[in-house]
Amino acid sequence: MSASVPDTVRQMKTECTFCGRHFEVPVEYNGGTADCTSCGKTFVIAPRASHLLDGLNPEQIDAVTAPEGYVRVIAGAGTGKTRVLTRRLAYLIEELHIPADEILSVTFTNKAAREMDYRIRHLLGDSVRSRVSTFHGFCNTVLREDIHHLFYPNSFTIMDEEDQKLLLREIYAEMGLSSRDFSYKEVKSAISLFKKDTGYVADVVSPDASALRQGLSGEPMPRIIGAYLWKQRKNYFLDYDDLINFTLYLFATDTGVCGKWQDRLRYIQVDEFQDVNASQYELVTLLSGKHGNLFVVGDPDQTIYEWRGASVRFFLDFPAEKTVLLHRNYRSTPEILNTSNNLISHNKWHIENPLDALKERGVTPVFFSADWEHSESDWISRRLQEQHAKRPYSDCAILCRSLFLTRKIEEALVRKSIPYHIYNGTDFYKRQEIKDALCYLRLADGDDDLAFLRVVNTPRRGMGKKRISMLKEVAERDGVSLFRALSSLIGDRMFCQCSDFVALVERSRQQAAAGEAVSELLNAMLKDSGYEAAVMFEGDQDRKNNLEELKHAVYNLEKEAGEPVSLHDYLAQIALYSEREEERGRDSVKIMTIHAAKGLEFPCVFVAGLNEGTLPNSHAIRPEEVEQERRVAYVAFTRAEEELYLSCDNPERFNFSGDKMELSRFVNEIFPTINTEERK
DNA sequence: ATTTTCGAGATTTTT
DNA sequence: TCTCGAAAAT
Repeated sequence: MSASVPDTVRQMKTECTFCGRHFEVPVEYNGGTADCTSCGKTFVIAPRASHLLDGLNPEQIDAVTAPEGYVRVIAGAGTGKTRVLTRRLAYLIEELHIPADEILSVTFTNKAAREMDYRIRHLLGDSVRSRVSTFHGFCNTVLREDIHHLFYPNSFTIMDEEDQKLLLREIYAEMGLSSRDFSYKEVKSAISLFKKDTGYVADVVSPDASALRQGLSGEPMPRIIGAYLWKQRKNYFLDYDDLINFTLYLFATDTGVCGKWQDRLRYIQVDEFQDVNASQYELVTLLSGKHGNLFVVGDPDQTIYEWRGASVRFFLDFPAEKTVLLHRNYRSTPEILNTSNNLISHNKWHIENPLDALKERGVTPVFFSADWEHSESDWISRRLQEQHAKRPYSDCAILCRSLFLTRKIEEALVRKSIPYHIYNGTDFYKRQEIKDALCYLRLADGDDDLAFLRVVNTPRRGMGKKRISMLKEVAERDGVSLFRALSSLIGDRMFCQCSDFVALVERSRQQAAAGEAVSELLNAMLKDSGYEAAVMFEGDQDRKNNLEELKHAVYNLEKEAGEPVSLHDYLAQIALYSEREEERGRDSVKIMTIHAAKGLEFPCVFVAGLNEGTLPNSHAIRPEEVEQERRVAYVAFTRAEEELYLSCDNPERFNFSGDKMELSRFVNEIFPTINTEERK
């Protein structure tokens, strides 16, 4: 492909060393000389921003300084991908003088976004405000500003999975169905499929939304979907799929809004591009449609999210004007890389990009197979104790294909009293008590039926199924929210237990409107509702701590912001913001799934459960699925810096579905490159 | 209205 | 084997 890249002359700032006058000169002059137009003397252009390219290898520099346009960086594991992204961002800001807020960096996780933000501040100083965001976070920003163009309020509510379930449960009740007829999982995937294939957004945002009710009738499943959409629409709920779909629809139908964002974001860079799905791809191409600056980084061999709609083809078919290959691996020893390269080369579908090891020789990966007498988890814990002699436990990680596999390992570690921490993804804002607390706040912010349903009977206020359904009827009849309905019925003896609750919410709403601090509000609501007392009574220390932590988090946020944060803004942010989990467990072994370990690295890595049916997973045995499983294993192996330990459960055993847990084919594929440990 | 019991079903997970 | 959700029992 010979697409000619417009070779814009890039300018950099410099100043005359004699008279101090400021200039812009072409970047190529960096370190050379120039004649001052003011005093006429020849001065040396101080090499600027050389630190931006410090310690980078030629390919990395090539990527960082790549010209504008469509650039693709194929970066193998451990080749400094994140580094390139950060430096590129710094390069754009420092060298090309692009205002930081005209560059959008997209990541997949909040964690990665925070990491990126931290790094760029470290490089350029705290004052730099660059836009680093997840796909969903960015869409949220867009919609909070512009969704009113679709006749939706900017104060829409984001539903998480639990909210979705509540909604479905409600629909089941109305339609007289039970989860036996249709499992939630089934319905959820039907809904997301429906949302993927149709222009449903147009129906949802049309002023009367009548199409929703008429168009979907007859068969139960379409009716469920229709009811779901209708409920969403009625309450202005968006789920995570909607966030991106609405943004796409908005951009497609309103050229003004689309143009505004295109103008605003002159440069876009995307990390982990091998994991984008169709809508995400559409979003970034649309956004970069005007300025045409799209810089994507990824590794086809680390595509492990195909099951949720990702496709590498967007990365492979990327219309790149320039492609840079990174293959110098800084992370792992040659032995570990040898094993990893060996494994991945068994994929038919694979781009030749073997990693070059830069590290010194180390130790050969060790493999252990459990039997009836010697369990896998015992072997791992023995090896861990051995490791502890030379490094802290926190340098070790145990990676599993599935979360439930961690339980057995956990038991063994407890027995040997090895400190550990399981990263199970249930982050702070997903915990029950946190969600309950936030629902109280949501209720103070405005009528929110989901929040209402969640907290109206926690703590118990005698609101069971029957009274709730009565309430729903009244609400439906009068066309008001559940809370309104309840407050109008408060004289009724049946609902008298709730009078305090209603009073509390009313009072809180007034306080919120009067600009009361969120922390005060939260404190008061938790106390007066009796929620805190209920948690205390149940005596679960963890939950108490979590509540305290939430209060602290709110308080800190207010202190940091320096100005009062409105309840509304706070809630709008919170749904997409999940707090750090890192500080936990200082000197403890990290246990996590392979998927969760992506993007991380550890000196010493244990990969457990190398059995057929586990890795590769029994749900993924079609040839192309096995290739993905192989990539999962590849990701696991390449997390290791110095030592890699592989193990499998007793291959003679049978799992719960009656299959023999034979040795994983992946072990056979890498046999020449590993040492097998004898059982003793 | 809440607690107990029984049976089906069973990755990976971000937002 | 374990966990979750809905029917049955209190």
